[in-house]
Amino acid sequence: MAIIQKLDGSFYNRSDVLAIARELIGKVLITHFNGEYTSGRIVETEAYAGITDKASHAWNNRRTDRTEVMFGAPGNAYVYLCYGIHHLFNVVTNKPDIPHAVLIRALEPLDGIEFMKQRTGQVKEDRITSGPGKLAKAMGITTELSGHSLLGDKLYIADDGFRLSKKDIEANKRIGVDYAGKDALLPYRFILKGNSFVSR
DNA sequence: CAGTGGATCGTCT
DNA sequence: GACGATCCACTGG
Repeated sequence: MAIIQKLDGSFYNRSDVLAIARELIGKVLITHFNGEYTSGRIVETEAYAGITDKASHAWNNRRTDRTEVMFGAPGNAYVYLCYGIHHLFNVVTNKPDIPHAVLIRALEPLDGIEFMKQRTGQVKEDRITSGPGKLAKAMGITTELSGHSLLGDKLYIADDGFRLSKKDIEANKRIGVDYAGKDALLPYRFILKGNSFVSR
């Protein structure tokens, strides 16, 4: 059993959202509720750089009931419903009023794989967490958890000692944000190179 | 394979 | 009233 060190507030309360998105690759996302412990290694992330990033929901300082969590404390979850079906999980970063966030796009399943299969109805292990909508479902994350702190014991991210070098990570343009004009071309998506759980 | 269309509903205009 | 930071099934080649 590896030693698990939960990421604390100082990890999330930083101004460089790209560095955070990159550093989250290789960390472990954990949910633990209803007696069900599930975890997976983060292998794909995307950074959303606040009010100047046209791809972000917070672009142009858009403050609504939904986006308000991004303007709140770092280390909170921002979860929203996409296409009426999928719950997408983000981590809020930077200090309050700076609405940075990192979307978690894919995991390599570690613990509780049977729970993940139950939640998703999916039997093929390589398909349960290989996309942002799918991993939220597998981990039991819904919009009810939007605004919930990642510093508690129910939903959090940890370092389990897994180490990688900078060349194990590849930066690409983000997925599904064509509406963002030239911001759609920014290399704000990070993947663990060669990992089979990276989305499509 | 690539391409396409349907699902499904909260959020914002 | 329109539209997604998606996913899957189904088509045709």
